[in-house]
Amino acid sequence: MENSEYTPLYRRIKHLLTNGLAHREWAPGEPLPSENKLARRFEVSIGTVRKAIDELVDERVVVREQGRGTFVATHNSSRLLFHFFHIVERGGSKEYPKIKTLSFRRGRADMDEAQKLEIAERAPVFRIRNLLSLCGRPTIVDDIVLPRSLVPDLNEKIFIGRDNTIYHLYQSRYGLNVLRTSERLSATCADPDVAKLLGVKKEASLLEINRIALTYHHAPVELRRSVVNTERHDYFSDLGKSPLRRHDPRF
Amino acid sequence: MENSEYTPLYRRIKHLLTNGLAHREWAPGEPLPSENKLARRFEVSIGTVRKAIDELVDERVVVREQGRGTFVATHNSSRLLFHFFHIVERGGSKEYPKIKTLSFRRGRADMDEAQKLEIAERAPVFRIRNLLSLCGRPTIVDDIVLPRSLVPDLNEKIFIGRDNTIYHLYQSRYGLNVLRTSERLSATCADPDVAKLLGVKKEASLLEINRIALTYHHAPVELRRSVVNTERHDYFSDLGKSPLRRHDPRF
DNA sequence: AAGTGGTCTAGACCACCAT
DNA sequence: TGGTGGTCTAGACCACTTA
Repeated sequence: MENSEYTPLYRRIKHLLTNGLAHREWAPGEPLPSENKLARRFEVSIGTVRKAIDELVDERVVVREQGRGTFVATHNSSRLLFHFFHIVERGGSKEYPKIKTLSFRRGRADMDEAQKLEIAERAPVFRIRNLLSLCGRPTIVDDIVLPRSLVPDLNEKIFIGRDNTIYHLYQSRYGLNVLRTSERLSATCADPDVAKLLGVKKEASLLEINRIALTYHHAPVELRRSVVNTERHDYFSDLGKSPLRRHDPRF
Repeated sequence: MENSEYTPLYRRIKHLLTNGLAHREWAPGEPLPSENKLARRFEVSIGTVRKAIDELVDERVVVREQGRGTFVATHNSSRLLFHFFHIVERGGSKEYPKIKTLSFRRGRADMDEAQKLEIAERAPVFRIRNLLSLCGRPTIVDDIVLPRSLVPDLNEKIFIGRDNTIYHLYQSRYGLNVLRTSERLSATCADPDVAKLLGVKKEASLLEINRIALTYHHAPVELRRSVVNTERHDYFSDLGKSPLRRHDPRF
């Protein structure tokens, strides 16, 4: 007899923790209860709690700090979640982009967008266009599609007046914690508008990135199409990964 | 006082296991000794051995099979290490490419190649060009640079006569186990040769992928430049990852 | 039935941080 | 000094494969 229904205890604990995070029982930046307290609360051993938290750490949902506690990951504190920006200078150095918002409009989701965002066709969305500069040169044009239902009171003033990253705004103001992105890359030709913004000639080769951003329980948050001038920059992808390990990772 | 020298026991065990793997004490496809035996051999508890193997599993160096044992990962068995091919049809389905070798030549590493492959400038290399077809259409041109010192007796007959993937050939014949790749993507224009091969017009926008393949202890194995026609295909990158977990990963 | 990996527990001790 | 996470141990029991 097969037992495909079985879920180990630590997975159920992880699920309970994820629910607590999704419902903001512990908000970004705040500490979770200590492993000891969680073990008593869920009536399991501390090792089982640790295994649940281990997976959340792998997924970058929480961050352990020895001697201090385990904290809900934030989108400001360090580039830890700056881990969502993959464009690097060909030389190698990573740089934080300067962002200029070119347009902020209200619109409706088309069929494809609705399907990807898991909302109704023609549901209200924001459409935002940003120009990102690296090394002082305009390099990326971002077109964002964001369901208005997720960010009810958002407006241009709030969006532009934010004092941090866009994902940090989603997180701090709307409790939307972007945890994961899925991206599809292709080569494209510059259309006249984009060519002008990036200072390249029409028909130049550009890199197109179609991203979907996801939060807890894999719920979609945002669609983003980025068009990148790769004359001086690359998209960097290090699969085989680096599961953020302590101590010397050469071993 | 800081203690930056400290390395936990399980990391040292992992290092010993990695050495055994690099020296083919256990060859690809073969089982490691059971966790029990390893614990006795290294005189540690089984939990410590498990933690060492856990990391090797995360890195896809070995594969656990409940009830059977822990096996050195291979490049044939299933698409597990087919996890190195990121081009997918825009529709979504993943397909194994048809490969045709266009040229197989001997040459010397230039400065840039030598630096990336960690070999001497002008060291002997193979230069191989392959044309990959998907959905019956030529879609990718691969240019491979491979140090001859790593694959001493390789020749065109062996290369073309292989009965499996290229990485499987490296692994089975030369003990070179490609574990990880690091890739940089950019947009490029088709040069006349490539345009002809891919059946696109000159100056068409194509996706360029520069990959370096690494083995144990991060030693470089191969350089590969892929040029992709992205009319019908995308490069798929799912960061947030999927650490190949057992049971229902929704939890 | 025997052997493997997978889960869960309980407890000791270490490293680090706050106070 | 007390509390936190990090490591290591020892042992029980479960799930799965092989024979």
